Amino acid sequence: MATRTAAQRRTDERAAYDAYLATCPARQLLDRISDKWVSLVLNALADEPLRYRDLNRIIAGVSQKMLTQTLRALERDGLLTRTVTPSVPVRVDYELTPLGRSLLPVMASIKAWAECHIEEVQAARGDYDRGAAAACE
Amino acid sequence: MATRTAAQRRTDERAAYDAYLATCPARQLLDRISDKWVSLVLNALADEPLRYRDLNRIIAGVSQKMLTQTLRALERDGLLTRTVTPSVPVRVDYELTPLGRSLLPVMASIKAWAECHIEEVQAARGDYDRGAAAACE
DNA sequence: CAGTATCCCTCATGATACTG
DNA sequence: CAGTATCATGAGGGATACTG
Repeated sequence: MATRTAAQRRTDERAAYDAYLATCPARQLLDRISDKWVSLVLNALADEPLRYRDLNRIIAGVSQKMLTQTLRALERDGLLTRTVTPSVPVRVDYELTPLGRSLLPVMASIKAWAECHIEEVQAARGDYDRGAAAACE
Repeated sequence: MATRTAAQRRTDERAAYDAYLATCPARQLLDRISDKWVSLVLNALADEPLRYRDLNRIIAGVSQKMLTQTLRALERDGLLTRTVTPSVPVRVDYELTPLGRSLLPVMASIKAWAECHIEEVQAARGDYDRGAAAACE
């Protein structure tokens, strides 16, 4: 087993994890990162570390609970670091790790796609609701 | 107002949609596509149209309800088409639209990222749960 | 400032049974 | 085959109040 090259090992690992399988850890990871708060937090941290209050301000509508919960999960998963500066008052900074940064392009793409294609989607919804089937006749 | 060029209008529209704003339609679209079933369905349809039962088989663990619900939402949003062949028994095929296909690279990236980085994430979780702070001392 | 703790409720999801 | 209908469960998430 130890005779496999790194490349071979990586190939094996790719095959070993299949997000289509409900029991696969990769599926659970997919579930976790397929979360609106995750994409918003990672996008917010794209350019620079941010303090808790900054994140709370940038991501409009997020509750303290969900923001804290999301940040803790991302910290545990190794996607960002949490740095406490014991001043008065306390200061806490969040910053992406290299692992988190590797996910950033994907998260940025999702957000960009949503912003760029919302009008097409809204038009499609209009057609659908007005009865696209009848119109095709 | 009508004197703006198409390019200007598009620029304005880009600025007008900001997924960070809770009230923005783009935010709601982001919420919708940030869904594990959406990413799995779109990935499954990447190469070819599929029948309902094929999707149900490929995406292990999805319930009839969630699969149908997800497919309907994606159809309404114009990301895929639903084609009924009135044979006996009925045959229904799902196929990505160009709009759905434009989202495909992103969805494929998410799934690939989860499968490729799950081990790093699991390692990070282990460190976190064992008390990474203590270990750094 | 940056949380934690608590209550509460809606909605998302799964399981099951039925149908054109 | 490809759904729809119904019920049951609990996790997601908001509001509020409190704390180091």
